[in-house]
Amino acid sequence: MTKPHRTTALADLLLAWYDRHHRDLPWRVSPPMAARGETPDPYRVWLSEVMLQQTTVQAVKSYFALFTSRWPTVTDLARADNEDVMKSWAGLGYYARARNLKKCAEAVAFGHGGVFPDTEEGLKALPGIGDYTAAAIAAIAFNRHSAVLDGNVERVISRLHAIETPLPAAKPEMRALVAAMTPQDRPGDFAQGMMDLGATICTPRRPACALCPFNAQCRVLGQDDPELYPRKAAKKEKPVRLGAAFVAEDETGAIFLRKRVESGLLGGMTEVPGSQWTARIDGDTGTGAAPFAAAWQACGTVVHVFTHFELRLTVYRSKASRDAAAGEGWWQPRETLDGEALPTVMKKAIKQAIPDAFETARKA
DNA sequence: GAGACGTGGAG
DNA sequence: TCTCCAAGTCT
Repeated sequence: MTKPHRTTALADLLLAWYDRHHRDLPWRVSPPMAARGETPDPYRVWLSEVMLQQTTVQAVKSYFALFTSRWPTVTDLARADNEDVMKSWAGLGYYARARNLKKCAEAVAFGHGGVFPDTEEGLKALPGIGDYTAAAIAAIAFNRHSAVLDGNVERVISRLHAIETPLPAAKPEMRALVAAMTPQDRPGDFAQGMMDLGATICTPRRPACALCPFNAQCRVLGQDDPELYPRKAAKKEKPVRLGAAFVAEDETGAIFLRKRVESGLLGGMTEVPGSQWTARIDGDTGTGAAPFAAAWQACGTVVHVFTHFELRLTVYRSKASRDAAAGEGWWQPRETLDGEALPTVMKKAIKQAIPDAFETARKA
């Protein structure tokens, strides 16, 4: 079937724009680099795509540098210690990504001879790789003609075609439109170009329509407020959960830590002992959940907002002797606290109890 | 389809 | 202060 002339023209406009205005990113082979003969490394493409899931470019940069420096190949990552991977991911969020990252590296290294599958279908069979990431790796790393649809592309497409169907119901329709637009030549650059366009021009707020290569074809521009697209269902209110966190310090300044269960919220990460964060507002904020008997002293509240609820932790501190602590857990020396797999909410709790906890760690 | 799953930055 | 949200995936 012959593709309509108009869609081909759109791809040409986009690629011309990308050649001129592409972002230079550490994981990217930009057009000038490709002209010099550089080719994408599937490992780096995959790693960056996973890190970028629901995460800003700015936040990803330092983590990408750390991971590629520490584990230059997928086999290096596959052989790494799980704990080291979790520690290196700490702070980036969505920790299931790190657990799946390791599993995926193992599958590629030990199940595929260290070579990534080069098809969407093969990629999607791997842990942590869904529709978007499979299509993105296939297009960017393997030059496959796949329809890459992420949040940026959804925004561009929804405005370009004035799509009234709200997300996520509109996804199949959008994917079909992207597939029809994607050129046989340079599908990877087309995908990256669409994402760059969404990130820098066709932005959620105050889009720079005057600079957009599609402004002559855009169905929304001039008819309606582009910011109203894509249409989305109204979001729900976040419930509040309450809990307690216990920061115990021994004679040497070491802090008592535990490891969370592998699945669920902050799965596999390190924590200070605490109460259950009940689904209701009346969780245990007292010392009933303290890990051991000590002179627990309330020292304020930490508020942390997760994706689907707000957590208010009453923080307690105590000076305890090592013998007092029983049960699972360990005393982490102050100077190595910063290298632990502590999620941000746990760092906040520790700082609330011991304001200079991490400064002490860095100086030591 | 809907809910779980983090965090920090921008307006 | 507060709302939105950034290259989604899994169940």
